Amino acid sequence: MLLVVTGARADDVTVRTRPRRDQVRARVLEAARQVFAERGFAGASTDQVAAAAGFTKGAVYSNFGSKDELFLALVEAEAAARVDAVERALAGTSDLSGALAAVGAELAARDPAWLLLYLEFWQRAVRDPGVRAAFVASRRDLRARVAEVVERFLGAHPVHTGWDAGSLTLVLLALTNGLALEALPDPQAVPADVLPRVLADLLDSAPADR
Amino acid sequence: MLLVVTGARADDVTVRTRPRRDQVRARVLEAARQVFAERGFAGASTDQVAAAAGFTKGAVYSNFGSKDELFLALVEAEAAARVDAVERALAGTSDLSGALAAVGAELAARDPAWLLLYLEFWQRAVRDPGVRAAFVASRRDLRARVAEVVERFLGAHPVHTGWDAGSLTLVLLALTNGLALEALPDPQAVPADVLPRVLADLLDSAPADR
DNA sequence: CCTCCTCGATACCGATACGTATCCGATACC
DNA sequence: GGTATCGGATACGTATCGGTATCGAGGAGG
Repeated sequence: MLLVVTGARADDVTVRTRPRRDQVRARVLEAARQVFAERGFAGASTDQVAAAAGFTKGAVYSNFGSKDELFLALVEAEAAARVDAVERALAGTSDLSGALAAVGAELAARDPAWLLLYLEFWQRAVRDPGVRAAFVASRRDLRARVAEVVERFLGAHPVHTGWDAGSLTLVLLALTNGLALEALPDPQAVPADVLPRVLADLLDSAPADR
Repeated sequence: MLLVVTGARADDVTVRTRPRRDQVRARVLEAARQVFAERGFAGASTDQVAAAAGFTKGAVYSNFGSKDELFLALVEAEAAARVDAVERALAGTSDLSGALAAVGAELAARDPAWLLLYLEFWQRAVRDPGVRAAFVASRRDLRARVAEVVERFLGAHPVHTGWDAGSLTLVLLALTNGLALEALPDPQAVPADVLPRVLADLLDSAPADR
């Protein structure tokens, strides 16, 4: 059914009738991402995930030990992908508002399905102590990376604020998620300029030059 | 198994062997609140809800048409209870920081299970357009009630700010939820004074007397 | 005290879930 | 090119789900 061209050399046109194992795994993970976001973890079945990936349940259980194991693998892959995305978005920027907006956009709202999926992780972490440890570690890592960038900006730019980088990062993340929480079911409830206005206020909260 | 004393007068000690219908309904709702928060809507079964209430599934389906109907009845009851709680918390206060703190405390974090349950509602609203309408209406009502109180404070207190009551309410709600989202799996990640500090900054954002 | 009727308990059904045993075709190696 | 192995497809087993039909206890009215 699916034909994939492979081979050691680019002009080797050996016709494969079966995708490679790592490709199967990647496609199952991507399908799980979509299906879990769409229907929730408990509401989605492994059959649905397999079908969305173009396989059957056998392929899922050949690559993952259980539905939970699939979920945890998805968590790790997503966390890694998001950290990468944040760092990439912040790599080349050097102006404050642009960078903060880029981080905010990168951290939420960009993909509506993301918040659904993230909250699925979050719920599992709150309910299952085993999952919680991994979640908290990953979340702290994310906050630390963002805080590092914020710190750099606070040092490099002429803003005088009473806020330290860590607290500012926390507010940024919380506000982004909180606003997305209001906006996703009711988009017109959240004006686009609320987040930058709050940030502007916070960065002018101490004896400033302006 | 369960004995309840009833009667038209207080000293009527007729021994009932069966709770009244509205009592059954109330106990099922309370059980649903706990079980849905603990295991999620899809992860909880009607049998578990019934058992937690001290009944069997027959009692649930005798009082609610379906699992979805039970869920929606729970949503309405919770929303009404929360609106009442907010209004009660704000009824007698007249100082700004105290009232905002009271609202914030009332809106989240008070009951850890609440955020779980609220997000369950939220997920359903995002995924199901039918549920979304009711959710959005209830949420707008809550925002409007809080905004009314905020408005009253902005008029009565000597704070000069560039913020209107509606936007300020939105930020308050978003920040409260966003911070709770970080705090619930990792309590030490959120210092207690972050929320009041942000609010203080926002209320000093325009030409102020201080 | 007796009878009617409400309503929760019980038993059950079809659907569907996760997980597994087995099969068989493609791949890779000799 | 023959062959052993890998891995996804197929079929099934067992459990549990939401929902329903029926039963029978118990409360209220006469």
